[in-house]
Amino acid sequence: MGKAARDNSKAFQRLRGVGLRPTRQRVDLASVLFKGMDRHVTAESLHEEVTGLGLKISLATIYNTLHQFTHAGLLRQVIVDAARGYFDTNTGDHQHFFLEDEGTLIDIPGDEITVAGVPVPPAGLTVDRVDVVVRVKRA
Amino acid sequence: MGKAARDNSKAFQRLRGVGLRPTRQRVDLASVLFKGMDRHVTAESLHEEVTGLGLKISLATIYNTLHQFTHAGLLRQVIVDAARGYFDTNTGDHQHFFLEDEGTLIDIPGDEITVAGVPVPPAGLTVDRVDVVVRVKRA
DNA sequence: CAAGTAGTTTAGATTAATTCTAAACTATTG
DNA sequence: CAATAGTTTAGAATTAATCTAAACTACTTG
Repeated sequence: MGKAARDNSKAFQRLRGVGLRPTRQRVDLASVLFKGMDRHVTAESLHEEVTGLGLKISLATIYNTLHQFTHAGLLRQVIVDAARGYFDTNTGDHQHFFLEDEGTLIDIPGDEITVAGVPVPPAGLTVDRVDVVVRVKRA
Repeated sequence: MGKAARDNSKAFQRLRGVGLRPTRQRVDLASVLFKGMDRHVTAESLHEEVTGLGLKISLATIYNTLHQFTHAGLLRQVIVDAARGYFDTNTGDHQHFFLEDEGTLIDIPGDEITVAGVPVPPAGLTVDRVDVVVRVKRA
């Protein structure tokens, strides 16, 4: 097994799989994002995190990469806050609690929640996605 | 009767009713916003609209007023776009179609759509609101 | 109804998130 | 291993939104 160094081969393969050139930055970001459980990040939070890990990646690249990952289907963007973009490593069918006081997201499994009665969209349009945001506050 | 001038008394009363001092700007904005059917505006779109009507209201005041109206329950803010805040004159129970290509909102009556199975929020938190956004695209 | 005052408006500066630019860099190809 | 097409980045630019503090006005009081 050699070094205790981070094993980036998974991230490398994942990038190859979606046709993204596995650059050092992208591999590092993918490693951090997809290592453990699902998570929600903002560009800023991710930048702080990787910077704290000693990785050098510019904020512009973080923004670029988050969008590229999203287009590639590796991430999903969650719109809950007018002031800040969140990205979710969970791209499956699910919804969110949004803790307005803290700016935190919590996943709600897609099979727990159901949206019924969505009307037929106006002519010429198709449903792209149905997003449910349960906004919660301190009681 | 008398002049054909805009009748602002409704707007005036509405502002009084929610405890907002009926200044010229607020009366003008309320008149424009609540005159006809329900509508969705952004600060910029509303600013352009009133400017086009020959009313002089600064953008800062538009922002202030939209928020004041929202706090007073006259408007509701809709979060669908990470880059732009929308305000809705319909404050009742309803949801939205969001036409991603055009940045347009269309109301979905609250009694047509149902969200079932919202889990109990984490301890210490209560549900403030459940928002459903049906994102639609050109077919 | 004059004048005080508390609440409002505003131009312009400021902030914050994000995107753009174009020059330097690097993974891949031939 | 050189060519090149795609990538990264610092820093400037953009955009929505907020802040500031000075000018203004609706409402109250004497």
